[in-house]
Amino acid sequence: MATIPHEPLSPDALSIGSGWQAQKSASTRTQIIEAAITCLVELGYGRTTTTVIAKKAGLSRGAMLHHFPSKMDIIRAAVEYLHAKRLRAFRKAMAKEPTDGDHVRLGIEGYWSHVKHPWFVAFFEISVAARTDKELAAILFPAQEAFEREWYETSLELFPEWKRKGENFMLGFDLTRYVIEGMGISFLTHKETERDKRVLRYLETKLKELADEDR
Amino acid sequence: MATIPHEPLSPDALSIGSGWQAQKSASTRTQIIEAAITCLVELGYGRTTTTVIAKKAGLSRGAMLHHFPSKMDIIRAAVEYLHAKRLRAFRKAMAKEPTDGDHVRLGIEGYWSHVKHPWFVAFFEISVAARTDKELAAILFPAQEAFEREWYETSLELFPEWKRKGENFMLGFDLTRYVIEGMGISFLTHKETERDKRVLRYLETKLKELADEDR
DNA sequence: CTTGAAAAAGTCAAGAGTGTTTGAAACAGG
DNA sequence: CCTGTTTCAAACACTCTTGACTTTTTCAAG
Repeated sequence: MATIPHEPLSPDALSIGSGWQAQKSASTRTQIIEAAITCLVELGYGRTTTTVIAKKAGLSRGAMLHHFPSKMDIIRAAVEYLHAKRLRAFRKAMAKEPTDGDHVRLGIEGYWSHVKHPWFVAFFEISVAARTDKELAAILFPAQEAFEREWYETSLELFPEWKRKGENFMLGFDLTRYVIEGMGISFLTHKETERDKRVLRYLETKLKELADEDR
Repeated sequence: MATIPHEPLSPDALSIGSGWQAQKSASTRTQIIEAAITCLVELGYGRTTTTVIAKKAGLSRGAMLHHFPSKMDIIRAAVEYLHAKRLRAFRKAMAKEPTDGDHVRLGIEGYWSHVKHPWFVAFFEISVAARTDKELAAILFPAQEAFEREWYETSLELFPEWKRKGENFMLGFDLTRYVIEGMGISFLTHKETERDKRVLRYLETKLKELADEDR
């Protein structure tokens, strides 16, 4: 009678399935989510339809809509999934001590790799769509904000010596963000060139200058 | 019998109408194109449908499809229109002698204004859609490339003293492009902050340093 | 005034996409 | 073995979009 399940599919997460008949359900859910992300990357937001997602996930559309009643539910789950994945990957990349002790270079290379990753592309597609879709924006914004905050915190940990004077740190942070994201957008349609590498190297020296000024 | 018009609507342009019964036709065409651009800005590429464009242009859909047989024809015309408009506006902005003789600042402010303009937003929407749409890409790429080349040439004219050694000039060019476009993308969903202005001021000083090094 | 072509408007069918509903198969617990 | 729940599948109804087709209006030329 009651349509509310007793335990599974409860609030949100993908993996709270505490050993029931199915954590297969969770498996299917991630399968769907990853198919959706693949579609975002390969087809863009506009052409990402429930039909295509289901086909790519190897499920019938009906089966898929059992797990996610509406398309927006899939997107919502994908945003959460992407947010978690991106954050984990970024932290992991930043956590390891650079072999040459060069934290600045590590930070730049790390974010540049991050921006070239399909996950960023998927996130980007959703971001662009969200500009003209209030419902999407409501879903995306919290995750986007959380990511930026987390990234900022992580960077602060990476450069503890910058913690005193935030002025230059913020400037370096913003500069890096804009340069690399600008390059990332360009990278969506063009190849990475020698000129791009030169920009990154230049950025690196400038960040180090900013750090020294602050010392 | 023959469906080929005698003179009007010939190849492409919008204004070759040499005083016939209608250069009203041309007027209507630009009306449609501008409506399409407005839709791109307000609704995004995905929701820009022929129905909405016609409504925004104040025409019946049938009338519109008389001027542009298919939707892609409208987009194609919009790309050409945007390309021409952006180029003209950019050149005009760069052409005027800065009151304080500060060409670098003029260039930065000029491109930053350019990126904040709706025309850039429309172009951007098409660009993103073109990533996963070969047909669109075929339309967009030539215009995009031409614009970048033109912009580069214009910049060279603006800084003739940099013409000798292209190394630093290119670096400054790329850096500026990436920073400002990165900021522009961010600006699509966020407001311009004091931090952004600081980045622009920093960029300005760095460009001048690059120029001095090259002297 | 007549005429014919272009502009504008309206109608139509086909297709795609979404979400709901209905039905079957798998499976745990009594 | 039976029952109720969960997963999966299929069919349906509805809307939206597109492009083709048909009709009306405008207007310059003869």
